[in-house]
Amino acid sequence: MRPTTKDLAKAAGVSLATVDRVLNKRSGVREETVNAVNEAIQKIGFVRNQNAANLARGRNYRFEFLLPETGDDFLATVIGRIKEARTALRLDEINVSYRCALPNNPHRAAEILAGVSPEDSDGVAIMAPESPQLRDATTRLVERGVQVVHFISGQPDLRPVDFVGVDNNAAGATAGRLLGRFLAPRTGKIVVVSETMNSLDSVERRLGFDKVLSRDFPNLTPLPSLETFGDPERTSRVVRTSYENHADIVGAYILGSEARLAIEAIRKATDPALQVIIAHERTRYTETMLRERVLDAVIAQNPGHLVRSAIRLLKARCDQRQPLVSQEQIRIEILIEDNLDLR
Amino acid sequence: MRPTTKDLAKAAGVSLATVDRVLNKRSGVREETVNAVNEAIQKIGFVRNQNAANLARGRNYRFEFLLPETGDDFLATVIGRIKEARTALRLDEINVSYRCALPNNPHRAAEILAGVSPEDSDGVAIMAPESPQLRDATTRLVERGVQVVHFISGQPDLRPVDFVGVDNNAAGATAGRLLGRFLAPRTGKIVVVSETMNSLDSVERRLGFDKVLSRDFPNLTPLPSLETFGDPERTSRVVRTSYENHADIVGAYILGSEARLAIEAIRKATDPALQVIIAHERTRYTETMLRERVLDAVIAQNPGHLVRSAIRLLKARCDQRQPLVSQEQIRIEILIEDNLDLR
DNA sequence: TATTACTTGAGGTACGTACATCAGAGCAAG
DNA sequence: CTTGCTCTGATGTACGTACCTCAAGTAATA
Repeated sequence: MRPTTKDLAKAAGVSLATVDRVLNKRSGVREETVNAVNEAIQKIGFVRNQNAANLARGRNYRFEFLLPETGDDFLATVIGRIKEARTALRLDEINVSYRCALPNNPHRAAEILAGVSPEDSDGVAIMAPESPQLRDATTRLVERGVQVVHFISGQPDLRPVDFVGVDNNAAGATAGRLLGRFLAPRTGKIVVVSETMNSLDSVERRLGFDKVLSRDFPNLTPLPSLETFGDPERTSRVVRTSYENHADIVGAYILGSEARLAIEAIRKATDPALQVIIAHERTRYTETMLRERVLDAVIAQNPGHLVRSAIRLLKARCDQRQPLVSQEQIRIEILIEDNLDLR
Repeated sequence: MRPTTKDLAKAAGVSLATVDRVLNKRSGVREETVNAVNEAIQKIGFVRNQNAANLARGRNYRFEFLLPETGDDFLATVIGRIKEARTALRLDEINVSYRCALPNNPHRAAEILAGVSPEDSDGVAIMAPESPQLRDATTRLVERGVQVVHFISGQPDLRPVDFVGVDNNAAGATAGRLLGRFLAPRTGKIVVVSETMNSLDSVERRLGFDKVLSRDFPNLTPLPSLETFGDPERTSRVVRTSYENHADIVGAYILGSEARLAIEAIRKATDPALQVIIAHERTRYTETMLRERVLDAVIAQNPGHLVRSAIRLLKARCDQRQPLVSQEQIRIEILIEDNLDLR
């Protein structure tokens, strides 16, 4: 059997009350005694039964996803998974909620974060582009005792806050290699379309993409990134101009998580069957495009996994437990028409 | 707050004792009263607090993985993940164990299953090729009150036993399409190597592979499957003979989860850099081969996910809960050198 | 020495559920 | 009316932990 607090009390030679004081960091215990208890914890391998503790405490976890104010199909999918997790986890006394509240403006986004208090939330998952303002706001949030993970976009290596998402550099490299291999041995230019290049995510993808192309596929020349800014007409125009100016465009890489605008512009400008086109994120739209062979591959991250991983990390932090690292690594998925359907 | 058994008693107009009798299916309650309680459960949306119940009952779950007697690198990886899950889940009173016990012979494997009793195990995950003997043994296991899932290999649509693994037909199709696209526009023959074609898994992969090639890549002709039977010399010989007999072999598809023998044979017979080679399952060996560009892609299923999914399904069955379907779908992963490293 | 502060132990109640025991109600058969 | 049976309620203990109160101990200070 697993040792209980009683066993611990016996092993440490103190009473249950003292064990309780130490475990829950209450005051009024000599340092010496604290050490004795901690040593006993090591010695007998005591681990608190979190379920029993939560039961006694009547605890429930409140986790909130702070998402961008406006979003695309991918965000909608993420929200769907959040709702799913919400219903599934209610039985475990975990309340999951979300708010599409974060504006693009980093100052105003930071203000939203400033409004989050440990009274309302045990932890938040923040989906927002990296910025100094957000970084500061995050630090203050953590100081106030709210657990934080950065979600999908943001700074990967900003400890002690965890990052849930993929390495965008590697994602871009993956896209680059597939494009190169699908196109070989053809020669030509590659259109690169992004919603905006103002986000670190896009920049990193582009860097990874370019690196692979320049090193391993010198026959392919990526053009400067076209930005859509979410505007259909602008997108149509810049994409058409590109195809008009370069007769030897053989493929396209769509950087952002909103592929629709770019793809529709490309379809208007040229015959997609003669191009190799790669986009990011699985949505109903990209699925359809894969099936219709407009898209040749989609580089994706699993939204359900992202959501559950964020929640597990937040809970692990609340419980002061180590998460199972291998479970929380988000994979860069490659989707083609044949591995789209799940059993 | 979630309704408790007390709330349920009040709502049903009975005592706590009666509620307990109904919930735990004890005898001595009029059918009428049972119905009244069940209606109240629906009405107030009562769901048993499984943690509290387990605490009171002193319950712990015992799940066992029944694996093949002998195995390859992939099986070793799976075992590693089982051990990982074992340590992680001990805190949740879930005891995970494994036994490399199932021989190839279906009769003897069935005997092993016959030896599993609900006294020792709450649930087992069985990794064994589909056979009538095993199917019967599984049915009897379930009747004895042991939860069962089929693990990685076996029959996908054999209800009410769950299957944890990928659709091998789709996995083969995925391999076929990648091979075809990586090779385009070349023309030639494809070597197909398998450990044995006696397993349904291999057959299904081959079917999916052939279907894609014949429909979408008529320029590529897959050769009849070569079987290694785990014998290095035999493998060397048959592969070399293939390459000698067919000057126009441009690629290879390695069906099984043990790629080493086939790859080494191919390296001896020809220059792998001029071939497109696709194999299954991520192991340290296939990772290395991807990095060295001997392999062009690996079709894989995530062993950690497989293991955890099997455990979650078994636990859900024990608790008579519905699992979260979207979480338990095992994806067909495509690995290339760029999406190999995880953050 | 008396007073005070700090440390510790002993014991209780609670969380939501399981499980056991006993008492009483209702009812039918003798 | 008694006996025996079935159904139900009341009550208690337990699981492992949290949190509270009170008493008693020790040591330092006035």
